[in-house]
Amino acid sequence: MQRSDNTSTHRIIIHIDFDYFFAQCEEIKRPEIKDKPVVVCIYSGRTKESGVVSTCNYIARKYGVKSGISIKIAKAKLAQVSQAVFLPSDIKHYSEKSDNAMTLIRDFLDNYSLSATSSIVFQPIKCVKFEYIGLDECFVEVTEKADFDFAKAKELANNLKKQIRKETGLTCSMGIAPNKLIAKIASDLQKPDGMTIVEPDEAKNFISKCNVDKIPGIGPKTTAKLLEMGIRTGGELSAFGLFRLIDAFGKKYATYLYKSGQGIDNEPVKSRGSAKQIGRIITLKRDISQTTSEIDGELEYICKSVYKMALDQNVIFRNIGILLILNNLDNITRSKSLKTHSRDFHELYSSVKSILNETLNNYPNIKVRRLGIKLSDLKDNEGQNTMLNFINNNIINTKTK
DNA sequence: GAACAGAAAAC
DNA sequence: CCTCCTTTCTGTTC
Repeated sequence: MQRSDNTSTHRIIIHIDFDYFFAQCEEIKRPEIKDKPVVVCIYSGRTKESGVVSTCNYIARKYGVKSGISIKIAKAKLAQVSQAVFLPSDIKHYSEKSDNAMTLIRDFLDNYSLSATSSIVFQPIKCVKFEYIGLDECFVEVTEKADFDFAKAKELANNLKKQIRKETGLTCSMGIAPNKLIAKIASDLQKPDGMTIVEPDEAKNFISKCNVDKIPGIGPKTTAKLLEMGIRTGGELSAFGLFRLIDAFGKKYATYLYKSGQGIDNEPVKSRGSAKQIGRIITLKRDISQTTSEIDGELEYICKSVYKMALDQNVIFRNIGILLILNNLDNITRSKSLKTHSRDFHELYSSVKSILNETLNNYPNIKVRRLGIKLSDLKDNEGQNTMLNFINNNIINTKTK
């Protein structure tokens, strides 16, 4: 598939997805739970058991436990299983584990030489592109590393998999394909510890048989809408025709859908830029309707927590917003821009308070269940004022015990 | 073109 | 009766 002028006719992209990540981290940390159902929970703090399942291992999945269901229901499903393990999520630990694995992936690829060529010239090609998606997920492009050859990419991927397993204990699932769209769908097909390869000439056929809800960017709403239009698969999606899709979805999204249905995706694997917004959301102990001193503590807590994130990432902010999730699960967002970028905690805190007050006054009848704040329009803090950061950080740390 | 709100998606 | 974090897009208004 390589042309004589040395330009490629295709890319080779691997999507790497660590299996049942949070729960697997816990299994590695304490091997004695490995053959029991393991459920990692996010406790909301509202009542003792309120919250949802974040991730669970495959043993727990056999009993119908899965991400997103309430802890209460998960416990009911595992009621007969005396050995079931419920753990609070330890994001810090998972982040470290993720960092290690991601670093390992980069290093491995930077130094990787195919056995066939390495004995002749040892010259690692530093041409691997890496894209971080989330704690448990990334893309890498290995087109040149694998010499445009999917068989070589498969060998590389298997070596990488072994290495990840050896160094971190983690298993992962991989999809190897000519673009990110198909690589991502493919990695999900054989789990856990699986590998699925879709070569360029299979791409169109592969996607034509996929259900539309497997396509990234198509969620529940769009799936339902497509179903009403009689579209269930990628093939039916592109057969529907670009123009009629535009009528239903607008030009931009329709074009994405139409191309996806044919397995076409030219998005490059690119390293992630800095965050565009940072935020935090909490569940209140009790629903509130008016501003009451009852939530002062919580308000201060999330403001500090988000402010600390800004300090950690060394950014200053101009836009400050709140998010209210009501007892009926409707959301309201309100935000305001400051005159200039700020790095001042009290400006943040008083802005949040005034936006919140104003909003609650405008909706006297709502019941707020969860409260979030976010900072956006972020800017790099130019590096200076490190001392001031230090002092601010200390204020935050000492105030929040 | 900026500012803001909301929807949708994915994690 | 149910978490949390972030991105991107769209529509509206000024």
